[in-house]
Amino acid sequence: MKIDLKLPSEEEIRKKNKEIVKKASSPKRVPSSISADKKRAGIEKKLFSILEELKDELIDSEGKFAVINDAEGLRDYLQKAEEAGVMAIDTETTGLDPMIDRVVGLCLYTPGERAVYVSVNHTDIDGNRLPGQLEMKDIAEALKAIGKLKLVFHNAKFDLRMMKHSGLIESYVDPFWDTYIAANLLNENELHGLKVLWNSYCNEGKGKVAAYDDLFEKIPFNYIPIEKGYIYGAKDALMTYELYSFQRKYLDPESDVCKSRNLRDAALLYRDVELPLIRIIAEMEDEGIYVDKDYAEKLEEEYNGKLKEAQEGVYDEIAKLQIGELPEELFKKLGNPINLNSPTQLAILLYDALKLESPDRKMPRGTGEKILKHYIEKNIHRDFFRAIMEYRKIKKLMTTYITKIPALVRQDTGKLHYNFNQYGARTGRFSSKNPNMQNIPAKNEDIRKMFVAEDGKVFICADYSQQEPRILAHVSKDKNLVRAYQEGKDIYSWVVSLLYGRPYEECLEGFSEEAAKRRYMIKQVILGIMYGRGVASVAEELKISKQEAQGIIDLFFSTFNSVEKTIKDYIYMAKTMGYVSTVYGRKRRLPEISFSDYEFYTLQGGQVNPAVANYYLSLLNRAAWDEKEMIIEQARQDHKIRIVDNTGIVAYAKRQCLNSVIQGTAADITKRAMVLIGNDKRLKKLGYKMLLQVHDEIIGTCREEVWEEAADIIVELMISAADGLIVPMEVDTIAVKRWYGEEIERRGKRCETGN
DNA sequence: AAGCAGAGCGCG
DNA sequence: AAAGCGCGCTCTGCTT
Repeated sequence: MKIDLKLPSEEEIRKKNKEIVKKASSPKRVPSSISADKKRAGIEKKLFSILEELKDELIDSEGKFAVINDAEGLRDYLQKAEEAGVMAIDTETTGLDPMIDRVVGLCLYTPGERAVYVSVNHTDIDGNRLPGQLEMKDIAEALKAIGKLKLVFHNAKFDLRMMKHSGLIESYVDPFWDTYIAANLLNENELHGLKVLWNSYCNEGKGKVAAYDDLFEKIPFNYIPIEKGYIYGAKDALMTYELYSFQRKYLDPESDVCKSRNLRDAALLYRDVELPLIRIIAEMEDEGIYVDKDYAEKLEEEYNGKLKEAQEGVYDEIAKLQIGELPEELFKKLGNPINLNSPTQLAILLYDALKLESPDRKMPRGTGEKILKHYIEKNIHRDFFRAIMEYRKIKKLMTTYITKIPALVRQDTGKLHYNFNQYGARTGRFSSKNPNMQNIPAKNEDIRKMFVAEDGKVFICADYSQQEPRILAHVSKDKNLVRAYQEGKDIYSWVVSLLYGRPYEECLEGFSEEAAKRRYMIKQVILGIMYGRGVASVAEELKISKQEAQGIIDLFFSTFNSVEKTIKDYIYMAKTMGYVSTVYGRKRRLPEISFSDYEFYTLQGGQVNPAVANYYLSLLNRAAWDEKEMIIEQARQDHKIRIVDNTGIVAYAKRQCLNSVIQGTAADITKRAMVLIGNDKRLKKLGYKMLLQVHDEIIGTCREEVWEEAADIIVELMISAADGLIVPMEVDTIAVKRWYGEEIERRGKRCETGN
């Protein structure tokens, strides 16, 4: 029986969602009744002073900008843009969430015309839409021509989603250019804000352009009067176009500049992968994922109990400890009761009250997992440290996932709409936020079960099996590694077999305990090599001596010598060219690799006598690592010399060489697969929708009856995305009703599961 | 009240 | 010695 027939208005839902997101992102509560009036007064006051301050800033002295406030004007402008062939477009909005906020104005620029501003949703201080603006439907009508234009954006996904959710466009278009993505491809080592980039590359001494927050602080754009705001807005479109004009020569595969700078492959990657991905990711975020709220509530209750128990457990153990006397000031810093979430307070307990000594000289007052485990192994306050670890584990799950994720679910769609950043990592990898869907616990079954497929549908989880080690095999071209993959062997067992001269079958995980152990150790060594891990670190991980670790690594490199050579080649490439490239041409610039190990300055920053510098240089090169600090201090005392130690930075850059190529190539491949999947007609027909990307894994959803068919296509596409590799790729797929749920069997045979 | 760095920890 | 690569989130403790 329905009782409440009154549906919330769009405005109410918007408000409610905003509150939910705010609450979820900052636990601090603001009494809402008082805050509304206060906030309004605050905005009014701020706005007044800002506009006063910006009197000189927002003046269109050269008549470069204009406002469009009638439908015909907008149609004309778009017509001109169609003739010109390209148009920069940018939106001003009430905020940063496309599903909550709305477009306030459209900023357009096409060469040969003035940059223009179309006001869409400017309001008075009470939120009432101001008169004199185009009707929404007229703008939407005019924008139907948008498909015919080559559109240039700065972060197209944001503007496209904003326009769609504000009702300005019906469906997404592929951008012609995205200066944000292009900037990442051209230099991943800088900030990628429009103003910052424009200031660096397009500003010819015209004075710096300020970013939004510097001008308007936190005032939403709808409150900015149109007659001031239009200048800021229109300028954005102009700047976007000018940035595009600067960038295009580098990423046009036909241009000479592009070719001479070895950017041709990067340009193809940009055109054929990165740009087509934008619309696909926008659709993915719109789709979102369902969260089982009832289940989540039960989970929260359950874990609340566990958390309390764990907390009491810790306090019980603290009570049993023999705590020494503490100096007054330290005792003050210690809360009563001690805050278990505070590393500082915990450190006082460990290192001042209990007088322990950290096993890690780098972190003399650390309280991290490694240090705790060390004490547990040594049977020092074992139960106390175990209790702390247990508490932390539950606390983490609770705060980051169990309470947070249901709170982020939208009222209007009933789903969670995460945010993927297509160029989140400098290697080209994705990142995800609000929430981060790429670090949802994988071993803890409870949490992933919160995510459920729609009624009648299933999730298809498709992951590359050993994506990165296969790429290592490809880039090193190592005969043995390549052959192992071509013959479908278990790579780690195969390596063990070669290293120790034992039959392959006897090195498989299930053959013996010894085989399993060796396989595990080699797996860690290979992963370590891909991350540039050192001997000491491998030894620590495997709990063996440095000599033993060195032995295994030496054996690996002598048997698989092309791997060692590949590392050296990439380091050489980075040193001579300044960058390394992925298989598909994405670059990772590593200028730090060419830093001198040490720099010498006088205390005033001047030049140092070369003989003195050389004396200290040879001293430092011969020194053990714990002597360095002394030598540097001595130089300061005796010769008034400041020595900058860059060896750490250089070593870091060296480790990144191979890793960037492997991680970056993996990112390329997964992205290529996403484009193929997102554009596949057969999958579209089956109603398959992509939902998530977790680096080597693509998760989507479709009706249960067709999942095998969809999975077959996905496997085919994911494998073909790795075209050009000399090793085969393998993809495992499973279908589940919940993210971590019981697998749905394939008709006929049991489906394979990846590990 | 808001922003920031550091510690710690979740994932591939 | 930034001794293992790439991320984002939560919490503390401090600054503005």
